[in-house]
Amino acid sequence: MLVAHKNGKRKVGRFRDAERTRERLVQAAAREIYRAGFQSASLETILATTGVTKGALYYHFDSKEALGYAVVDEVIGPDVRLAWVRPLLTDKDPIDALIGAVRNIPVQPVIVRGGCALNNLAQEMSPLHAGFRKRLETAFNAWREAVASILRRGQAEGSVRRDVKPDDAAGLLIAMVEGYGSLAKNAQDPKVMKAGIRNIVGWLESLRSLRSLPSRGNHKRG
Amino acid sequence: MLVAHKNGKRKVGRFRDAERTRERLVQAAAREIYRAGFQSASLETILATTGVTKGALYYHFDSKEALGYAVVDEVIGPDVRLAWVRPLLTDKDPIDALIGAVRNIPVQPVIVRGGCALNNLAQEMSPLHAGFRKRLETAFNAWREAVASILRRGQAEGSVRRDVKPDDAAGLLIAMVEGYGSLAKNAQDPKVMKAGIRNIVGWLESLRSLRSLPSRGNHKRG
DNA sequence: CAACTAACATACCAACTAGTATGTATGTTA
DNA sequence: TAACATACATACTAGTTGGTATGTTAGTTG
Repeated sequence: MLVAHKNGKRKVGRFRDAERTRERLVQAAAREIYRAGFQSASLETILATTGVTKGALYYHFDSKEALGYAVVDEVIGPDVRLAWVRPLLTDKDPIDALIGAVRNIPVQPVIVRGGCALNNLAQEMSPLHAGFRKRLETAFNAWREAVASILRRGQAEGSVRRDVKPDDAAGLLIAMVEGYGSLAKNAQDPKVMKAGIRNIVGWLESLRSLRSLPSRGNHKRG
Repeated sequence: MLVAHKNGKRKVGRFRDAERTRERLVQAAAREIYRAGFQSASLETILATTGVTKGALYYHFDSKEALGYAVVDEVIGPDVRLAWVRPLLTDKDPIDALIGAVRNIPVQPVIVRGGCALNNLAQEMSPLHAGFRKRLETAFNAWREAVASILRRGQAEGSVRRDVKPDDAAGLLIAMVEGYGSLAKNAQDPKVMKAGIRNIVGWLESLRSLRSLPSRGNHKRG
């Protein structure tokens, strides 16, 4: 009654907020999929960890697949944009910005051991399921385009070498990041990732134009 | 009777050769694990494709895990050595040898779409199962050591830049290879892998010492 | 020939899977 | 207040999973 049309929500219902239930399911599914992969992720586990019942789950999602799509669209995709797209929408020196993003790669043991959620799911599902593949490809493309775009700006401004092909370099950067992520995940050791970050940063430094090099001595660390 | 102690085999048995049955299981398991991952690989599928029965499977292997170990030790490990260790045990110029190995990465659609068997399994199992992780790490280490070793020789001979750290460069090479493999698998497109190979080759060229560059104009292709 | 073993084959099982059918409490709406 | 929709809860099912218990047969060995 009193709560009827409070706070813009159209949806009404029972005692608890339905949006919250859905969101909790998506978050729990993201964790379980991250842990075990999509195929091995158990709905029962997701329900047990959330306390949500199967009826509620299938009220919000048509299938396990639909829940997986929500994880990609609402968790993994946004996370990629947060780590690799937004930080590159900046006025800073392009190479500095890229180095910053690379240095921002998480190296906490629990994350290194679990790997990159985007890569994990892409590796598992791309050959098996076109729906997942396309959604994940969208995230990869946004990532690559963000990197390529800032490299193009660097070339226009003269701080990035002319012989660098932005699209190729962007792909190579992503390959390095995901590749080192794989090695570190296999080793289960943050040191591997830290060494990888140093090497990637070294490679990024090599993309600076010769003109831009002498004028700037204030790189955070070689 | 006649066949009693023919050809060094000690094991005897029924009408069919038991070693063959075991080998067929391992090969079929390798294919099924490559297709679906270890957790989702179905023993029933493996049995169906081989025509072997469950009794025979559990005569040769104690568990699904034991069958998986056999796949790593007898298929994936040897394949890595064949592609990345043996070709680098050569007298050829180190960078040329590495470029040759990179150019030898398979780019057939079916393989690009399926990805690297070593990486697939490592990604899936490393955080979940220490037994798999260690066995796969052995393969990665052999790979990295083979690359680092030939780079060290290159430095000793003067054809590889002094400032290259062989272990770091070897890790970076593997990260690039696996990273591009991941991107190509997600894209399900051999063109991505081919572009990756070109970029990796370009990076390898950059490892040549300045001394060695002018004297050699006979690289296969830039 | 008899005892024995390697190499299976068949039938079965408990646990778990995604998914469904049905019931129900709570709030809105006419 | 009666009809109705939302947002669940409970109980169930058919199928699949890895694994096991128990036969069976061909070939070796004494």
